[in-house]
Amino acid sequence: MAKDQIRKKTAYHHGDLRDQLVAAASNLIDKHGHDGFSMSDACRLAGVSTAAPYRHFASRQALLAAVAEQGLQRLGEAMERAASKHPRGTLDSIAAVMRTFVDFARREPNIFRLIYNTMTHSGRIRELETIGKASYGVHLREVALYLGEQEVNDRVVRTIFRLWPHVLGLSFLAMDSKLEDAEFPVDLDETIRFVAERLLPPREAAQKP
Amino acid sequence: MAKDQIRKKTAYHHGDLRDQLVAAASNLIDKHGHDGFSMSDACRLAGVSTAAPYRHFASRQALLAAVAEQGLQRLGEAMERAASKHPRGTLDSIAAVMRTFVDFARREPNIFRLIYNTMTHSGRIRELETIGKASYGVHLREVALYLGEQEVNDRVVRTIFRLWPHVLGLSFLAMDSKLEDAEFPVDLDETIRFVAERLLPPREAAQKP
DNA sequence: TGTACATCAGTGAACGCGCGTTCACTGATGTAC
DNA sequence: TGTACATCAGTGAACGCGCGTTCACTGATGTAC
Repeated sequence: MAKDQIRKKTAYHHGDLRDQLVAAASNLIDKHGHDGFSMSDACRLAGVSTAAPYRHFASRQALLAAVAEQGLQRLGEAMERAASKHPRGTLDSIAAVMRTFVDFARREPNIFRLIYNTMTHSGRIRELETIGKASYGVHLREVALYLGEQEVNDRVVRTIFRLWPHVLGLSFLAMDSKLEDAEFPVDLDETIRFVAERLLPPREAAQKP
Repeated sequence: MAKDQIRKKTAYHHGDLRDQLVAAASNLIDKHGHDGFSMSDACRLAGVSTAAPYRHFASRQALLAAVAEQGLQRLGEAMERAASKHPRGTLDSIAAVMRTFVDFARREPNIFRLIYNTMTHSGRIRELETIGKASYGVHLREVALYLGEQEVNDRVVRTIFRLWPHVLGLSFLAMDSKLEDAEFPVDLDETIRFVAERLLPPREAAQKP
């Protein structure tokens, strides 16, 4: 209450309404999905009139995009963190990156869905694409290193496209709790490991002389 | 025009409005996605007043479910047809089923998405689940046969869960034209073949004595 | 075969709803002299 | 340090919109005698 009071005192121009709106929207979407989200709800939650967001966002769509951006940023950082816990360009680092991606989908299904939908159906949003490339880049880099390639070439992409659908599929299954709820539950780590081992060429062969 | 005339003549009670509405909705969703679909549009397309659907469907959601059912039915039949062109329980039949699934997602992305969303987010819809099990069953059966198992047991499910995420992931990529548009386009058949060969145990080893 | 009546499958107008967005406004803040 | 003024970041009320759905209705069809 005291805190609220203080917030209230400095509230009229608090200067971080933008962030607060993104946070509020993120919360609501996390709980109710992006269909169950409305501008009005976000305003209510941020304690602000319904017109206020339009100082900071051109439209509802723009606010959603900001939420997606922030989520994707978090995902990318998590992937980077996961990779950094292992020697670079190894089965371990690749599996860790894959695992992190799937975990994100499971932990924040609605945000994951929002990111996915925003990236694929809202026309080009430059910021989102930039961040997307950065996080996807972690995976690209690890695989390129594994293969002993200096750049992302045909060979790297072909390899990625054998691994990536699996990660995406697992993510969608995880998102809808299809992994735990299955008749015979799936061990994520084991599955990812198995798949990565089988779909990547053996390391010795992979590394060019 | 003559045809229209005839249709008009018998139109007041034409007896197949239900089917016509499903067809209209299916068309609209195919074109504009299930967000861009409205009851009113479907009525307009079917040439009927906005109240008419409520003779046949309890709600918009029920009409959507019917569209999903019909789509899933088609998908299941296509999978069955694809499997039947090869000896049962072989790499060929399994790859054909996988391919058919991905192709459906590519050919009818919006219907595919509708099916997926309806199945995972609309609570239990018994009819849809039944049809879903039937089509998913084709894949289960082929893999069980491949493994020489008489029933769908732990071993079959574990194997499926190595293959299925890949199919799902490819479908989502295909749905959003990520396969053709990629910098280095993906050969679907080759990818599926590669993955199935690597993720299934070799046939001789797979078949129990 | 003709008539009376019940039922079925549509019509057309209207509804309330919540939404995203806009408007004229006002209170708070920053800046120049 | 104090005052005048411009600008910024909110308010609160209102808007038009299209939607899903409901209502009382009516025309077409099927059935019993």
